[in-house]
Amino acid sequence: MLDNYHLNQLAEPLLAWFVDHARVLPWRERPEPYRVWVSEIMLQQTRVEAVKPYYERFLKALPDVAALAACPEDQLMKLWEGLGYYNRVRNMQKAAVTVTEEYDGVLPADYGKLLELKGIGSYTAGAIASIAYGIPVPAVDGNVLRILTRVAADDTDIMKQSFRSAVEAQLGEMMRELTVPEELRRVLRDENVPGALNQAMMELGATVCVPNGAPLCEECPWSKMCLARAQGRMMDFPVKSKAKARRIEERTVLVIRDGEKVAIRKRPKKGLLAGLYELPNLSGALSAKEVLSYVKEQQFAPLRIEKLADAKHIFSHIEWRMSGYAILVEEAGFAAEKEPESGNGRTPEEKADGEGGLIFVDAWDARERYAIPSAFSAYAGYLKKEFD
DNA sequence: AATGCGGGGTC
DNA sequence: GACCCAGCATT
Repeated sequence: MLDNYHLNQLAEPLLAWFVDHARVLPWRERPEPYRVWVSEIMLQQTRVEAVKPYYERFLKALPDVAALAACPEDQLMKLWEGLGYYNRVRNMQKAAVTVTEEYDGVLPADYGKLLELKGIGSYTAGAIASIAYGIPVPAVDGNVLRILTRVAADDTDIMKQSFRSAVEAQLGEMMRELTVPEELRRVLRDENVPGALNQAMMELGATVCVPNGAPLCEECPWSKMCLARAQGRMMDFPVKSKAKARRIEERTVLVIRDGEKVAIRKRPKKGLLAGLYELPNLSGALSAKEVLSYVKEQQFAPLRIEKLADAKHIFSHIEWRMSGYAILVEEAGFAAEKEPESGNGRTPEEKADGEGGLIFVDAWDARERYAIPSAFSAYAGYLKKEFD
């Protein structure tokens, strides 16, 4: 794709632009390996603005690899709550254990070794290697694919894995051969050319050659050599095959309350929203009668049932259409674990873990301590709200 | 090569 | 509504 370009021709104006236009971002202040790692995992399929409020909080709670490796699961999920793609943080923790055991707690300064770590693919390995260690390897993300297909007016489908690999190979070779004038190199942070170049490409994609709407070509350091612009076809690139349509699922969400306690449960270890907590919910749009039948099956004595508003939640591949019921149940010493502190000393989390059973928790505690995904936000308000 | 995996923003 | 986002793991 870039056959007609020398990287110097692209890199010099881009780096010069980046020196003046780089956003001030928390993870850019001190590009240490662990800080870069955390930022890159958070930024996967997630916008900068969405990551900001999470980043400092996460770093403060888990300031180094050892702290991440040792963090209890529920606290980890709570720190990630709302960011989505929860396997990202599970895999990062697995990798932290590996880094602790095999690399003495320091991320390896080696692209291939980074790539072997859980949750680190070619993009993230390239980002860490280049930004934290100055290694000349590319970090090809959606931004990079967009700006390069536009500047070269390349109509290859960027969803094809083979294209991404080809771009990585081509960019990698060019980066290894790249030379940057001394005066330009000196003004880059740590004189790190590979790190600056990768970040500059992403910055250009995020702020100028934007993904939605028309690109701001007047501000672009590549405008004079951009083939898409020359052809007036900026919006024709990148070419991207359509994603499969999402399926629709009907669900019935229950707010089962007993005085000040509410029933939640832990989701399975694998699959959608793995390991997070949720309000009990069932497949289908159930009637009040069917809900009462379920509640009784769970060994509760329902006193009152109230229909709640419908709600919708859109995942990338599923749409939940939810109907809700609030059920007041009689206090009883049987059924779900009502008294976490009593009994054999296991916490409700341990009892819930893997068993899929309901646990009764203090209604206020529920949102404070348990990671509950935003799919349930329409009903999370009922965790605190009283029945008239 | 295709699919599962979140949540929020923009147009 | 549709599209997109500093992707990766699994099959």
